[in-house]
Amino acid sequence: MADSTDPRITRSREAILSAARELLREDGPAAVTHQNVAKRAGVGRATVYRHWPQPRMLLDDTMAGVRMPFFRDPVPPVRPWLARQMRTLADELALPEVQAVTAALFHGPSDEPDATVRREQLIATISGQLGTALDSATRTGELQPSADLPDAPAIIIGPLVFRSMFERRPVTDAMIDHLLDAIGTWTIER
Amino acid sequence: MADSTDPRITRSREAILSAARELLREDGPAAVTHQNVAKRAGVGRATVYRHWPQPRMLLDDTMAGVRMPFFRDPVPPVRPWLARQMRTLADELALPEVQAVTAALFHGPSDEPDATVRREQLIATISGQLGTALDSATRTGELQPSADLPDAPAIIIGPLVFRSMFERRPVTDAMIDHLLDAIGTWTIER
DNA sequence: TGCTTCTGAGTCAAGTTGTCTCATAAGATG
DNA sequence: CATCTTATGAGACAACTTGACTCAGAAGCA
Repeated sequence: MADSTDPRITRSREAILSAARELLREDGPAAVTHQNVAKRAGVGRATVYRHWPQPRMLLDDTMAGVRMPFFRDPVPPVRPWLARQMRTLADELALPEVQAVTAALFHGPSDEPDATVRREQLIATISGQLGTALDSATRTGELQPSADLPDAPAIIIGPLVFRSMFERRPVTDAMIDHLLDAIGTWTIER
Repeated sequence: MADSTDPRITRSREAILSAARELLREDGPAAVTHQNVAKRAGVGRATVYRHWPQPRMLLDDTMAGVRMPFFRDPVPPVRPWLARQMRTLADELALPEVQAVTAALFHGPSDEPDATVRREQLIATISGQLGTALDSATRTGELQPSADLPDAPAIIIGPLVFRSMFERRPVTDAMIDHLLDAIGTWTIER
């Protein structure tokens, strides 16, 4: 954790995390064990234990290494920005890695508090950014909301998740446009 | 499997399945092992093996025991029927048991073909029923769709799943109404 | 009552998990 | 280039899990 510059450490950590990510993607969170990871990474089992004494930490760092899509840096005009974010989100949700982490995130209620915290943080981030953007769009008159704004994340993101994770089909641009219209009326940008 | 009337068999099977369901709900699919289930059911470990030689079968029968919400028996007028179905779905998605099965369903890509098949069947059932209902509503003029009908399941169900599984907040009736309006214009029923 | 069959307890080999030790080699330091 | 430091891989180890088996006894059936 403390920034060691020893290249041996870096090398091991990277090999291990990369192997763990492969396992997570291919066989789910349960497959991310010290033994599996060590074998796949071509590394001694003890080395994995040295860096991550608890299996949970290993899984956490593995998931943290997968970049989850947020809605970043809202920029007016809001509608095109939001459409871009939704396209990005949809594209990333198609990646097996992101799907694996998403599935792991809302695993179970008592599946360790860590996962719960991580899920809540991700949701809070997404909802926060989205809320800020939609509020600002409403204030500037760009959007006349027809739905409760707190419902907007579910209305906009829910279908993308459903399409990617359940139906396993691609999200079309037309669907994104349609979802945007579902939260209210947008005034044309000059 | 063959209908044995021996009450000992029935008693064991029920105790085992009930314990397995508890474990699935509390600690996820990985916790449904012969050992855990036997201990929780107050049953010999060998007995669990006798009835379910493979752990996978045990998990499958456990998940099959949890009634998953479908959209059953479309009845005109479609809109109120659909609203009722969505309310039921939302309520059931709030149950930890249903959440556990839902999460287990779309676990990983190569997490055994069984889970994939089960997920695809559930989706096919839901989409099929929904599609039939919306088609009929369109034909009778009750609905003028504004979205691609194949997108309707995602638009309608996605937000309910997102709200329940990610945000872990209740689905309001207002949100259901709003989602119904998102797929098109409904003519007023006499 | 006697016969059948399911059950729980127990044993066993094989594999996994977490911990520890130690010779070695890779990297840092002079 | 020589020497010290430290991460590594291999292996040993006890504790535990998994799946398969045996067997006396209890529960159900006739």
